[in-house]
Amino acid sequence: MKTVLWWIRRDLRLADNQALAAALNAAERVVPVFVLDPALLASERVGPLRVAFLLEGLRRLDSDLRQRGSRLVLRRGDPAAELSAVAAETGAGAILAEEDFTPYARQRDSRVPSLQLVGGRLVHPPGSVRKADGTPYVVYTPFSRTWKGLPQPGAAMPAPAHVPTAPQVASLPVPDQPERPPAIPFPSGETEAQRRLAAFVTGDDAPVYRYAQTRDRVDLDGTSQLSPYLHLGMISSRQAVAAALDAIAAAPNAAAREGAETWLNELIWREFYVHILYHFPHVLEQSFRANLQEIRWQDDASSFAAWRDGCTGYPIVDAAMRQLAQTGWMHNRARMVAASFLIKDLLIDWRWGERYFMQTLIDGDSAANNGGWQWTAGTGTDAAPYFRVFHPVAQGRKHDPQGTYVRRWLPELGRVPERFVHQPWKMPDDVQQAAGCVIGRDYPAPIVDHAWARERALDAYRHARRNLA
DNA sequence: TTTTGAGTTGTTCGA
DNA sequence: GTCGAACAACTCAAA
Repeated sequence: MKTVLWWIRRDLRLADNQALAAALNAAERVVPVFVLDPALLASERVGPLRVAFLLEGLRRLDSDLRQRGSRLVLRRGDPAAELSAVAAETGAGAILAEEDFTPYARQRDSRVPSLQLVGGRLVHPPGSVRKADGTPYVVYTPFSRTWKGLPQPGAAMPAPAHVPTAPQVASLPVPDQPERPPAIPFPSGETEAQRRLAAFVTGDDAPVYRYAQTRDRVDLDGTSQLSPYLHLGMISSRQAVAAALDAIAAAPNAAAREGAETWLNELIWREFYVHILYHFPHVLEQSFRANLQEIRWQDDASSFAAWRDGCTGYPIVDAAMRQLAQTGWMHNRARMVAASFLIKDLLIDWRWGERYFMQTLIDGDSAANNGGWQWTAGTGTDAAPYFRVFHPVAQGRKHDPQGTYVRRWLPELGRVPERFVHQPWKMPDDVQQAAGCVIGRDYPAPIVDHAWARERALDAYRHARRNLA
């Protein structure tokens, strides 16, 4: 074959790209194509920060391709129609793409003729991790045991040195990104992804070796912060997993090994939730567990707005929500605390929160996001028991002991003494004055009493369970 | 088919 | 302050 299209979707990388490698193998010339799909980009599940991260990533990818004698062809419209047009213009005989597993991607891809899907999105794709009877796992731990027992993936591939020049094809310029707040701490692109990975796993004192101890500390940078890059495939799951396995093998001691193993498990969780969404696509609309379909949620728009805007009066929740709004990212522990507060304290339907997170998170991934929300709601696979309700003050003290995190995102708490920083409403009046933080003026009073809200949630969940029986 | 052990991330209470 | 049990049964996975 003379020419094939390499259709880029969620694999914005040149290294370890099996679709690109297959395209280079199959033809003399490869045309890299990305189609801006209005069905995705204009959807209510995508927000401006994630679009900006994508556009910047496309610009970087184009630049990386130009260094290799190629360039990115960018189109906008219905992918099937645009790809047909590019194929006709270039005389391409096939389209190669990395397989994606979301319901939308599968439906979209089914309408593209001459499409050859190639692995690479996951180390072990849906269908390859199954129980003895052939059905999919719905519990993480046995899933992970089987996943780890499968043959190791081959070594990650380097980027090709040269991508044969494509014929001249009409291409849009990559649109100027919408204004991007300077606080966004995620430069886009494959180079940055690799830099972060190296920084996370290199050396005997690499952060990954402290991961088991530090990953829950919201005041520290203990996590890899690779999620936006994994989401768009600027780094492959295989590259990350290989790095985790190498780190385990090279761990200088047992504690370090535990850190690397914990991180590997987080990577496997990502794959687990892709499998779950693949096998159970209804989770996007409904509880995974039928026995919790009937929770009587509070359809309370003003409480939701307070949560969204970081004005609940609980510092750990408000800091988390402001970190999200200002940076497009939130620490994983903070995600659980914020989600638990919306679901259990405000008794608001988890789908409201799931949608807002999808709109705002740079790493917003339908599988991982849905899995996380259903886990917190207790409605999902392998979910938390319903009576497990996070205490926003206890969580703050435990995972932000000095209050550094809440002060960073809530400057109004800057001078609040440490013992009150996670429960500022308990400050006596004179302490409020001295700290320059008067409750109700500088920082809100709690919008709900946690102890009362906890009982309300337990009642609502018990009631839903009883109704089923 | 039946049985058995196990199950990401918490909190509260009482000893 | 620290510790284990209770929370509430249920479903899953595998023998």
